[in-house]
Amino acid sequence: MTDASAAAQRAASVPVIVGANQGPSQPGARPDEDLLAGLNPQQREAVTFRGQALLIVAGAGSGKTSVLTRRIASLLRGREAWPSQILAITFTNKAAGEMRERVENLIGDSARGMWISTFHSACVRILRREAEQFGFTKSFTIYDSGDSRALIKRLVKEHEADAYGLTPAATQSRISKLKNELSDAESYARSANMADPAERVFVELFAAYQRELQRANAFDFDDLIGQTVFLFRAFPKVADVYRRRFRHILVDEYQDTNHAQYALIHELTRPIGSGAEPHSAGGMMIFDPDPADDPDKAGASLTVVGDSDQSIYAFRGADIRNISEFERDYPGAKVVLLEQNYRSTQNILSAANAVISNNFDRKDKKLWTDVGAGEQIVGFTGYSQHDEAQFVADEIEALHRAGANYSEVAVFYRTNSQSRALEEIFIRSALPYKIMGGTKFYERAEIKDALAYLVAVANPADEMAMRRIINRPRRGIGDVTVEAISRYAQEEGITFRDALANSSALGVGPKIQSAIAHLDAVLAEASALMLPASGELAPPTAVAEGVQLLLNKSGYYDALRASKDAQDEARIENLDELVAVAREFARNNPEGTLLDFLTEVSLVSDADDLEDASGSVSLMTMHTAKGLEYDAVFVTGVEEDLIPHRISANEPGGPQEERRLFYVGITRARKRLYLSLAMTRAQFGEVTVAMPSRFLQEIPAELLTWRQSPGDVNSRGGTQSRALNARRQSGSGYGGAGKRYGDDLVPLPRREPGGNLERFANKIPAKVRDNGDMELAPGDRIRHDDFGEGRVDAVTGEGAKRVAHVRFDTAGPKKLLIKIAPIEKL
DNA sequence: ATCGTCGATTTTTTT
DNA sequence: AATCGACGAT
Repeated sequence: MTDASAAAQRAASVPVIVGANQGPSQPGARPDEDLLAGLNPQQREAVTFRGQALLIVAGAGSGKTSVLTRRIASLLRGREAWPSQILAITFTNKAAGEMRERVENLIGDSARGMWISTFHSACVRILRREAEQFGFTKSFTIYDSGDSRALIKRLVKEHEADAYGLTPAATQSRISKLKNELSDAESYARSANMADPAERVFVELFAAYQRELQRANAFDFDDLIGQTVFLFRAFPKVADVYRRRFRHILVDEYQDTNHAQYALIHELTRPIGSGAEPHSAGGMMIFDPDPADDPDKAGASLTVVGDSDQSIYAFRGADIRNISEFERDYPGAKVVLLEQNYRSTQNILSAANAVISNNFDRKDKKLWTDVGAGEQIVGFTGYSQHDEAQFVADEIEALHRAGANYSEVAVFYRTNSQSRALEEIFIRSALPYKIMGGTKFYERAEIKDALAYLVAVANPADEMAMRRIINRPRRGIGDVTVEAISRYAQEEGITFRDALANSSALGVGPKIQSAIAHLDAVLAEASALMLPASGELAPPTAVAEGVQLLLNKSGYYDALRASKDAQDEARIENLDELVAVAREFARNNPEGTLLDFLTEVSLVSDADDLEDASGSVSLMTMHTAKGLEYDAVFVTGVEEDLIPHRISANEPGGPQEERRLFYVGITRARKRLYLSLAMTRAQFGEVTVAMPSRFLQEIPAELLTWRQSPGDVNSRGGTQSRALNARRQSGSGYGGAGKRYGDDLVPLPRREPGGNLERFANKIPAKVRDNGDMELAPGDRIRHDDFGEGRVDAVTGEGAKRVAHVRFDTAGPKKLLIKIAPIEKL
């Protein structure tokens, strides 16, 4: 959905607040008094301040979205700005949609015409308009990371670069990092050590990649930003158009901007005319008078909102300095601090504060609230990830029975793969849930195929798309033929797409020739349908019909229908879904073109269209959770190697960023927070023993109640549990009083056979109890080191994950992981 | 050119 | 556990 149509749609159903369309402000009267209702002094300041630059340091839950929307509303209400003069940048499309809706709630329809979008969407709009300035056409394709990886993979192979340790993944990430720094192959080559052959090959790859993008008339995600900056710098006149237009620029989540995004904002906020080249006259350089002195040419006013404690995207180039050095970049900037939290209970905030305070080199900031302590944080340790998931499911059911709505509950995890176990248990428990993000609809192979067909129509220069579809469904066109076509196209100086029209000139067999000719005809027919001659307007349904035409006449549908593979049935359903999406798009955007549709599906992630998670529990990664809030939050997998993730644990700044991520997770909770972990976790088909996360011990013990502590589960005997309990009762964190463990230590004590209590290093202990393949059956009597004797009720699970359900004579029913539980058969 | 099998490799997070 | 790529058989 485009911004405009979304706006129109919502405007219809949104009540307009009284006072929205009053005339121009009268002197002395505040036109925006109602906008300030319920705000604290700092928030008011953030709404009403007027000046060139404003930094709002907004702690989690401090009402920053409210402040931002009211600030926009007050600019519009006071006639200080037309909607078209406002550019608001958010992190996700969903956030953009919400912001637009909230502004409209405040001032009604007059909000139309604002640009509220992500960096990427805004840049696409600019680039589509200006692409012809620098060697692209407006019908350029947007390559997502999968597309660019496919291209890089091909190039790596062609250059035999893997011999130099340049894997596709590594190459892609290096190129991306460089682009985020606005570096290109040429400038990188200047600073690189070209004596190193690996470096030379990399530079070559980088250059080749960029050449291919240009040839395909395509931008990758990073280019969308980087090339816009390039455009502004190379064509100051173009930049001035946008500088003149956007007088008020607001950027949310500023702590997660990378250098390219920073530069883009910088370009946009420069004084109008400032990019003009100094001209020389008679051998003397003449500089125009500083435009900043001219009020008509002053740069746009800039408002940024952020919280460096919530910076969690350094891995993709976010530069925390953008926010920490804002005052240096924009001298005279006003800084407003929002520390009062309106979201969570004090217990949750105290835990969050305690955790984040372990990050050094941060400005101390303490969230506070006046809503009271609230519930204790609940901890739980499962035997396995399934056990953990069961706890989560049971607890959610309990909350639900107590009156909670499922949609007010969320479950977070560090990695997408963790959602599996949760899903399995949720399905079994008949818990309604929805996974946000995760495996994306638009990343499914059949959807990518269908989109590639559309791209082939929209942007014939895109050889990647052509290569993708040329033998899908199978038409007997293999590598040899593809290369023949490619070579022919290069020789003739035409596109791959156009080469299809000359199938007889390729020197391939008649069967293949006719296959090529057929594909060519299908594409041509689709073009006629979706891209009518200039001046005419394609019917709104053209895209939906076009997809169907392509899938039908290309034989794609037929091939799936003929297949015996059960999965192919699901694929057909997915494709039907895509057609439905196209129809929906047409409804919302009667004038939407094929390009608009492709742009939307390239930039809108699944996490964005989470509209009606109503009635469902939300499952998502902690990254996805940023900016959201729920009454009850379950943070799962609070284990070493997960949070902090093992990969970042050894990277500079890694543990700190992971801590911020954990902090983000915690601060999403309004009333109830659950932290859970499992003692064992299966990965790569192997069961490994997991350790409690180092971050757990940073939470003061008095805030946390364990339903089942790590000691209860892991212990090799009662002494340890008691030791742990004793520590906890002593009151200062179960990491131990006054003693700080280094980041490389985990606080669980362990009793050695000799009887010494000692901490062990952050590694899986060399000796975990291993009962091997001890066989247990219902009815067997066993003895547990801690719980005494009991009788086995049932055994579930398989292999290393077998769990015994035991009813102990004194300790009651327990679930034990047979492989590692301190038990013996009697 | 296509299909099947084996073995390698994987999982960090996302616009 | 599951997916992907390489290789060999048809």
